[in-house]
Amino acid sequence: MSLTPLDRGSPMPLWAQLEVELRKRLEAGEFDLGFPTDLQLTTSYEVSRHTAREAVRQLSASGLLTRERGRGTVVNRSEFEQSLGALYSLFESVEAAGVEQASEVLRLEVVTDPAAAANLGVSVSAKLVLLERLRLAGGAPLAVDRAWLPQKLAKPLLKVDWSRTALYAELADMGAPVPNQGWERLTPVMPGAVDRELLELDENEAAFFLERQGNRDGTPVEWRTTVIRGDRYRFVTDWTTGEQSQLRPTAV
Amino acid sequence: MSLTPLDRGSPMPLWAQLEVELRKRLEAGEFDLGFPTDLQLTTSYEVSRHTAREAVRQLSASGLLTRERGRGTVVNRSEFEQSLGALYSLFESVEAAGVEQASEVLRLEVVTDPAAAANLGVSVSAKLVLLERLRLAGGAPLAVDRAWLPQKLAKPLLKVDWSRTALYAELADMGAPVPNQGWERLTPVMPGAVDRELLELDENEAAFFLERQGNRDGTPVEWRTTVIRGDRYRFVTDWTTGEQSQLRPTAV
DNA sequence: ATTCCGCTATTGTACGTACAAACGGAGATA
DNA sequence: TATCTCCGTTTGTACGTACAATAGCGGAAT
Repeated sequence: MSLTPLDRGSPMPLWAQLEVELRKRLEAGEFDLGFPTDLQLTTSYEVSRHTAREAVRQLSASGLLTRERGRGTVVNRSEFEQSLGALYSLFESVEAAGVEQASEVLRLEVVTDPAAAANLGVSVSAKLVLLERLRLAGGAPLAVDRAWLPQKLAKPLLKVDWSRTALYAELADMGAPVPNQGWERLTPVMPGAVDRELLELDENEAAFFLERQGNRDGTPVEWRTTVIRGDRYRFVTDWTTGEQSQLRPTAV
Repeated sequence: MSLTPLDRGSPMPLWAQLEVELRKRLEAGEFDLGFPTDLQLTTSYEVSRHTAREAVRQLSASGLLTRERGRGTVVNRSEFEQSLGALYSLFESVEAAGVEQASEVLRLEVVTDPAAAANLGVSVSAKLVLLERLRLAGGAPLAVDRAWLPQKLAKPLLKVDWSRTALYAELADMGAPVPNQGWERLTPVMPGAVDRELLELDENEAAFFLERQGNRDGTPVEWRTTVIRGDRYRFVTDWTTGEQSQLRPTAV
């Protein structure tokens, strides 16, 4: 075990060095069966408990760790979810609201799509797995979701039953790379005829259009577009309690 | 000066007691001409510097304070803005992006509006000040903004030049109550004919619809609706750097 | 077998000290 | 007058110590 020693001459604070060090080891999954205690950190890195705690404090402030008095420190496996913005996972938002939901798979096949490939940042002729789903909440249509993934990463996904599963959870379960970088963008749109029919929207009813591109350590993992009914799914910010802006479905 | 002493027998940590104490005094505006230094806190509250710093750390984590080495602690006057979600002020977002902007006042008058009154939570026959503005960024129309405020609060606003001023800043300047509670909601819409013309939108182009209701200590201050061009104003979340979801205008 | 007690491990709180780094103003200097 | 240097103030970092509070485990007592 070659612990990278901390550089006491560096202008970077010791605790900050320790933080990046621990963050690395966290992402490498070294602590999946247990995070070191304060005492272990002080001895293995030869810093004071104060310094070790400052590093750990930063990590737990980022949501990567949860500490509990008497119990110890547990690694937050949903590191990724935590670090994302409010728009993270449509599936999870709906689930969190307690609305019964399901997915109807419209397409699941290998395709070539120049537009999606460009957004993924891969060759325009690259083969992609396209997963197209109609999402239902409370029995009524909520969103149309289309995800393109590079074929080599997504091949095992072709056999999965998608009707009740979140994409990222499934990726994680089968060891496929889950995005830890990327961006997403939300715009209003007039849905096309196909989507309008799927979502059972009247003419002249607008919808949200959510685009997302996700990378894993720099390599593209998914490109996704989602058309969401605006009347049933709203972005609500309640700052009475000082809460963060949040995405949540309205009551049906 | 009767400093509320801290209760050392309480199960609540000393630093937490100190935090709420300082937060109270902050909101009362006691520190507008200077926040006490670590040393002053330790002596006046008779705690260690460690404890005082823990309290201050919490406050600055909430965005109420900004500390700087060598300089001291400054009160963040925009406490309100900080505590809000990402959608806070359209004006400020555009300004932050460095886009040249202006407002064209379409209406500024005293009205009665049952719908707005209901949303404000006041009598449906109450007189309200309606401020309707077309917001321009980079010379092109960006949004149509309509704000209703109770007449008694907003009377002096009738004389203000609104072409370049943010509503909240103006409220604060004249001592009128600035909201510290409320909620906002974002949905997609097909703009009506009037708004479509104002925003120079083609038919079938959707837009964001932002509603906001703001209170000051429980009493309603404003009800506001904003129709925003979706093609020029987008909600972008970039989590490459772990940044929060942010609202910012796209480059024109 | 079950309950209860107490021990240990671990994090939280709170105190202390010392020095480093950075800002800003006072005073010296050109 | 303008600029530079020095020094005090203030926050940041880092060390130390001690005890409290809590969770979980094992052993004792019923």
